[in-house]
Amino acid sequence: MEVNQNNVESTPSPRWPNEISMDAFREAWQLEGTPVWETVFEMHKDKMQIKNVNVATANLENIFNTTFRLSNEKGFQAMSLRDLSRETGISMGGLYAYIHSKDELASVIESVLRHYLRMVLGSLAKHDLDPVSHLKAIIFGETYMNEIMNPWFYFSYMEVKGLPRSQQEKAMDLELLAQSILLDNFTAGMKQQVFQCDNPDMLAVHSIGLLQQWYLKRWKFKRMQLNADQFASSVFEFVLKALNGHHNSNSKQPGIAAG
Amino acid sequence: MEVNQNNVESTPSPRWPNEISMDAFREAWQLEGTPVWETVFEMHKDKMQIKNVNVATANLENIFNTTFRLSNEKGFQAMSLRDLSRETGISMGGLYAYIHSKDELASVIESVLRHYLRMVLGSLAKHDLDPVSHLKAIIFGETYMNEIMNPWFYFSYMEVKGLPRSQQEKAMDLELLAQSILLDNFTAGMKQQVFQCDNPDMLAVHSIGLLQQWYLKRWKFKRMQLNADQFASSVFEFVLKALNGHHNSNSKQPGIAAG
DNA sequence: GTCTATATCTGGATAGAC
DNA sequence: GTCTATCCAGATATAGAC
Repeated sequence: MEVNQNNVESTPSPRWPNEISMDAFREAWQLEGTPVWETVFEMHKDKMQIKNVNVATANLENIFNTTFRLSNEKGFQAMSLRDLSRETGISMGGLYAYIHSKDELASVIESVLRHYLRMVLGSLAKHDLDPVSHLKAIIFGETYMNEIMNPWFYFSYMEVKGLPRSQQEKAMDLELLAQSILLDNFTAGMKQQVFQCDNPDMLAVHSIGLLQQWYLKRWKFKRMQLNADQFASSVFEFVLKALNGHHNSNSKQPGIAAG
Repeated sequence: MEVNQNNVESTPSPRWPNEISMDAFREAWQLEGTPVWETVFEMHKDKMQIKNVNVATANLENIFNTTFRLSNEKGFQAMSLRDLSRETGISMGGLYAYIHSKDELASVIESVLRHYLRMVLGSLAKHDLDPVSHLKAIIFGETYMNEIMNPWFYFSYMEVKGLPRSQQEKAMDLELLAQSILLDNFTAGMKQQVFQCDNPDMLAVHSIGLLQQWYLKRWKFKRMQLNADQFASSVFEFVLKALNGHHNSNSKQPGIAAG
């Protein structure tokens, strides 16, 4: 078993977002592989019986990835711990050395994803770039993250309603945070007269909806043979058009009270 | 109990889409209330023990609406038939006079929704209107349907992966049908030089993603106090801008192989 | 047509051997 | 740290009274 002793909280490399590419993003954030399982261990070792890092990370990887596979296929509730035991090759008793309960397993997945998402969103919010470049960095960055942590996002989206209300609210808050980062970009661009938009609030809502498609509609994009860069490009184009277009007077837009 | 003896397959009133409004749409399609429960009965009476229409429709309404409430709150798998029995006030034995099994209940919901969706989509595909008006009719029509049958769509979206593969494929086919209706509108408009678009396939994909938001992000739109018309308007504006905008040469769009 | 009572089984969870 | 064996609550589904 190979052991990676990277820091759990790796600091982003300066290569991103100056160079916008999946490889640079991967390297900057380390959102997959050993560092992730070490983070999971760090965040939840107090609730685990296992104390050895190396043993734990290997099994956590197995347990989490199998949970993603089974529950993203047929649903978390429909996945029994006996299924999980069989597919991981870890006995029922063994599983309970890593998780306190089935529900807690879902909770941990959500909270680890939130941890990483806050980290990346916090960075994407910073803007020493012109509005257009910043917008591009946000859209490509979120798409790359959605691609790399695809099973996490899909799981979170589909299973969040099974969690306690407090966690549901945290998930909604994070979506609103992502939305506000886009909104701030739009309004900054409007102030600088780079962007024009009648309803930036609504555009931010739509943009989030579009970005989430990348992990929700895997089957469709696979058929289309569309990769993450192509997807992000088309979202970027789409949103940019909404920000450059002049006011279209032959159809009226009702007033919208944004939150 | 009031009994509505409307035909199960009500023909659309001529008032829509010439007059685009929720009320006209509601009246044209009858996607709620007694006609719907009569349709459910018609479509599945051979699998039910109950033969009396009036008794059946009242209980079906109760069972289905309660199923929506419980499973859209915590998930269909997490909802037990004991929950359903308690909340409907119908005993366990009583429930089984209406459904053959729990899984079948989900199947019926999906198949009834597909029935109505095929019906409405088939009508929206017809176009004796100019491209812009036709686009507006499609976007508003789908939003109205998503609004009226909101619990059905939400259930279908979240629970489809728990169904047999054959039903999953039917759901995907219907999404692709909705997508192709938009694509046909785009290409017709491009032919008539009303629309301009580099990548109409991708725009159709994005448009579907946007429209689905209306039933997926209820919590957000409620906070924003946004109604269906306002939502549809903003989607319409957004898509129109993508169709009118000139080619943006300072950012390149990778080639996309569309299915 | 609806109910109560019950059969049957599966699921989550734990105790204790190794 | 992992496994086997087991407990038991709760799930689907059915039989048969009314």
